[in-house]
Amino acid sequence: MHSTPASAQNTKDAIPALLQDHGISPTAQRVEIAMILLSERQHLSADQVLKRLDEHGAAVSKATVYNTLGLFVERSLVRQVIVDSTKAFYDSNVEAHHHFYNADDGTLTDVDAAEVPIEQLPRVPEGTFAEAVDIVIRIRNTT
Amino acid sequence: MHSTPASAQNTKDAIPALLQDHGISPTAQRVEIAMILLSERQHLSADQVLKRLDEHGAAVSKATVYNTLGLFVERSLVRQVIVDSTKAFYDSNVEAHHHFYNADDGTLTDVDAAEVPIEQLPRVPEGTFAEAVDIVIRIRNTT
DNA sequence: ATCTGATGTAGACAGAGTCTAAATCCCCGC
DNA sequence: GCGGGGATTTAGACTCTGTCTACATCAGAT
Repeated sequence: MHSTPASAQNTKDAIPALLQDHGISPTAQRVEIAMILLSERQHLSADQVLKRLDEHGAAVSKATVYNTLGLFVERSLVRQVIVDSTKAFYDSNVEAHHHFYNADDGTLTDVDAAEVPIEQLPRVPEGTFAEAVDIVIRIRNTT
Repeated sequence: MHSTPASAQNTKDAIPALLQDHGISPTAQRVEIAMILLSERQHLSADQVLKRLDEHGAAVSKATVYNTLGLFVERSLVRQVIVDSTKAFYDSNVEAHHHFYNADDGTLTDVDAAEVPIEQLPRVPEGTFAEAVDIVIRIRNTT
């Protein structure tokens, strides 16, 4: 079993071990990116990760950020969330959960899976299997 | 109440009336786009709509296609489906339903809402209301 | 010290969608 | 029928996200 990402100790030096746990060589750039993304439960776009790296004085190239985020998703270290048709978000919480998406301000908020009990799932088409079930509750401000 | 889109008669000359029903002036371009999209239950990207217009000899500019699709969504004539982080799909079926998204070939398939019974929805955050619940079951080919 | 595969980089590139400024259309009063 | 004006359409420039390519760099094995 893997260590749990987005836990309290991730900001420290547990990151390299966490990466190795997921079969990822902990290079300097990858550790930087993981530190930023996994420091807390959050939803960041590639662009935001890039910006924060710059702010932290740890400049990493755009290509590396995209490659690394893709690698993290592939190795289940973070989860990709699709709510906007123009860019992807990366979620530091990989446990089963869903999202509120505020269409007015673009904000993403987690919804515990237990809060959306689903009795059953439909049969998938022939020759396919279900990989994930994504539920997005689109909300708007009443004001 | 509005007329039901994507019904059998939409290919004919019921389109202008349908548009007006939704508060949309039925210009030539809008009718063309509606004809293509509402001729059957389908999921098309803006790009695909543009391509089909060209094929039908009814060239409409890119800006108009985007504006029109946006207008159709706003007036509930079609529904926007977000499953791909790089482009939006427009669904001629506006009734409550969900989707299978085949991550291998990018195909979208409808899932009747009754096939995914949800017991309850979580409380939305203060000052917001739920506008829609989108469920996407991500599938892959077993082969 | 050297070789080699993995990793990182800059910058060119591609595709989706938006914006702007100018044409065109259509309806209305006259 | 004619002129005005708001709505609509248009071409093309532009922005933004993400990918690709070709080269540089790094780290471990020998």
